[in-house]
Amino acid sequence: MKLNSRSRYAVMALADIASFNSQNPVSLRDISLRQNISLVYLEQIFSKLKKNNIVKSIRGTNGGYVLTKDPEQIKLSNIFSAVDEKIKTLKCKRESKKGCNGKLTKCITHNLWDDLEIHINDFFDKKNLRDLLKNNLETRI
Amino acid sequence: MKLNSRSRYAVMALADIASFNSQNPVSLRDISLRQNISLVYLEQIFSKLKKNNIVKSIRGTNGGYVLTKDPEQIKLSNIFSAVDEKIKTLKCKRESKKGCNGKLTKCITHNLWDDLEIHINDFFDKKNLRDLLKNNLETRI
DNA sequence: CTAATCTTGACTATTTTAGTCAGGTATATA
DNA sequence: TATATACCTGACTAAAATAGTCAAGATTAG
Repeated sequence: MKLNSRSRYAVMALADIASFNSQNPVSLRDISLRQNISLVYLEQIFSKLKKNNIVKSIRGTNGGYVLTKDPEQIKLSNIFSAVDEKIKTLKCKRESKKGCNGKLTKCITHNLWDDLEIHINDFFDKKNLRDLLKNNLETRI
Repeated sequence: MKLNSRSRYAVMALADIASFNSQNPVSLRDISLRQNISLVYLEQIFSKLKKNNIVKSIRGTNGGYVLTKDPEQIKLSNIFSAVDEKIKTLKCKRESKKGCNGKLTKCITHNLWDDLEIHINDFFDKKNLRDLLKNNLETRI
């Protein structure tokens, strides 16, 4: 059970932008250097973040990305769903009240995974970008 | 972010055994049929469960596996660590107070992942095999 | 004009996952 | 004691996911 790097990088990069708290666009190149993430990989990730309206882009020299909203309005769950991180604990579908594993009933652990999923999603729904910055002021690069 | 099938199967299989609440060993063949899990895969999984002292085996005809403890003493976290499911949200090490991503400081999201990890581990530490059975009596196969 | 920057899509190496396969060993019971 | 039932082990593999790279553009500030 682990988060993929796309999600981690997305959060790191957005937190990086947010930490400047300015209207000026932040370039991926700068983020790449500061956070030690491959530039080309960042480009891929930001294309998704843009499609999902979490950032907007400014092209050309001195261009870069800016957040579309205040940091406290950007929930981690938004970020994750934007970069395709799926919080899925089940193979069987949640909606299907029965019928896991080709049987007619729910699999024995169905409710457990459901519980966990709700748990985790709650957690990420409550955390926003601003929370991250608050907690990391001292250790910030 | 998802659980692997080894973990799910391990929990399902152990819950299956626990549900009989008897001293008689339960054979993998039976579990395989009831839970619809490949027999050979179960063997692989149970070898790990045995090494970690969660089940013991009885060989020969009418053999099988029995739990080494009461279902309420078998926590899900025990099962997961036995089958190598790692609840890891970080690439960087928790112990290293600093030094993620080749930098001298912790990465900006370090504390967040730490939090989440603790969250999830808590959840699995509180749930035991008996809890599963309680919740699933009605939907049991 | 040109350098900095975003944009897009295809490609790829590596790792993980979810198993299978083949060949054992042990033991209850007929 | 033969045999069927079960556990036991290690190597193997196909498919998917992961974590990127590569190549070729399109925009725009200065």
